[in-house]
Amino acid sequence: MDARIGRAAEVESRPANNLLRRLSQADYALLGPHVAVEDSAASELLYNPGDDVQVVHFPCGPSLATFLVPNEDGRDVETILVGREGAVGGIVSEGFLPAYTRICVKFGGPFARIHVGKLEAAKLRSASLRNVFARYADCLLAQIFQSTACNAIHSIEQRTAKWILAAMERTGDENSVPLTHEQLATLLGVGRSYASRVLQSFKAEGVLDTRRGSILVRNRDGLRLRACLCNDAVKMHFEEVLRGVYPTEETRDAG
Amino acid sequence: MDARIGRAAEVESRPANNLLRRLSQADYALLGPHVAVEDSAASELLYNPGDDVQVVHFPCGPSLATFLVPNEDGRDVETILVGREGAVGGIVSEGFLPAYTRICVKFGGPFARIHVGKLEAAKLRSASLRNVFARYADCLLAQIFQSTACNAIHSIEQRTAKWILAAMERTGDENSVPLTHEQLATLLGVGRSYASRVLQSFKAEGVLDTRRGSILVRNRDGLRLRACLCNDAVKMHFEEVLRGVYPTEETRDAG
DNA sequence: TCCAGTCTGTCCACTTGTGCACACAAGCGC
DNA sequence: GCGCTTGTGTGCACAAGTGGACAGACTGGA
Repeated sequence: MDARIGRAAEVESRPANNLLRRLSQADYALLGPHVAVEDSAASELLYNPGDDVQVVHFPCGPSLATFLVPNEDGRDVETILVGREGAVGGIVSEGFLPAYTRICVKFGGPFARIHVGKLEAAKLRSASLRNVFARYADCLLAQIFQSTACNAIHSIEQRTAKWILAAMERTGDENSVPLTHEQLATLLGVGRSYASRVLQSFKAEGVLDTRRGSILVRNRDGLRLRACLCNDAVKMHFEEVLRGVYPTEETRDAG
Repeated sequence: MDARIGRAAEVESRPANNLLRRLSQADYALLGPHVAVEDSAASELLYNPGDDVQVVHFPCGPSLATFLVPNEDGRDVETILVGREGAVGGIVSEGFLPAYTRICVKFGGPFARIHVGKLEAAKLRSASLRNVFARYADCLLAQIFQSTACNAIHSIEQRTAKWILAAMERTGDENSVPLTHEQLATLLGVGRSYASRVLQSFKAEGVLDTRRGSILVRNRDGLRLRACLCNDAVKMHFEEVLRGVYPTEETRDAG
């Protein structure tokens, strides 16, 4: 049998997570036996602040996780999205530490999970595996840095457009995002009425349409035009550091 | 000779960086021979985006580094401060990757430096050394997460107060911060005239005084009252994860 | 000691975003 | 097909922050 076909078949059997799929066959062999895929529903909390981090969660397919920072008001602030391009839990800390943020399932679906101890053990046995995760940790960091800057200087309008595009890139849904105005407002950290107004202005310009509980994108390029460039900056870093992991049409279709 | 005195003498001879001082004698012995301390002046750039990360810089004493995210306008946005509690360069990525942010010396002074390859080699030889750096990486991440949330929801007034307090904590200067209004405005990502106005209002309330090129703090508790709680949240995480590294009166006096 | 360059305080018109209120629309269970 | 709950569109008064302008005040260097 052709070795390349063998590898392709092997890759196909992996969970639909680009980070896991990027691993060499040998590296994945170290993790595979310990990976379990299970669904989580939207709003499920993977971690709360202070929780002992013991499991790494890899969003598969259209699943999406988000990091929430608790606030003195009790209102959590959403920071970054993680989809099939990455993983959450112990990526930087290497686990066994109290979580700083809350981690929440934003869009439900399958997650591949592995105990952080198993992952760390595998990292000690393979320099290339260690390298892939260090590279992803760097990309995660880049994402948060960009988000900090974005929150400091970009308008709600730009950030709204950015968020919708980022969510669509990760889920693979080409024209809709399941989100109420209230949820959108909360995740941007703004008032609901203003979020409605921004959507209304996009609607008036023919960029999108609104349905009860979801946003339908009519003109993706129009949306891109109205978004800040933060997504692109992060995507470029992913490409430079972990080519092929950031979700695009091709990498999504494979899943 | 009393072993404890011996160790104390050993610790005293290390650079005035709390992260390095926290290491066990055995762990520091792995790094010490490769550490060089050298001064950097304010505004010196340690990294630019895209630079190959090869050196880890540990601010010592009153030195302060900051991460800047470039922006489409050419205006950089300042994100987080790193002082004697930490280090910059390859902490998360483990080096040999292109830098995502610019890293700039905010307040000049001594920095201990080590080649990232030497540090990584030492981490492979010592689990406890690896653990300290993983813990610090987690704290750094917490800092950025908090900063993202802070930029999303806190007022300029709160962030101004927060920034001044954070800078003072790290430098050890009890009542002044060398900063022009212009610089303060830039680092907050706001207009200069508004920054002046905020300082003016603090001045009117007796919290601080302004001098050409520096801010004199008159009432630190008043400033704390006007700041958001972001610093404290991060400090608590440091205490939980890396007790004694975050600068306080005691840990500063030792240096 | 004076000049030039920088920093500071303040004014103003304007945009962005807040927070509350209220009417109406959509969807779900029954 | 009726209500109830939740989500949406919009009006309004207000607060926060922008960006340009300009006069005056420091400060270092010639």
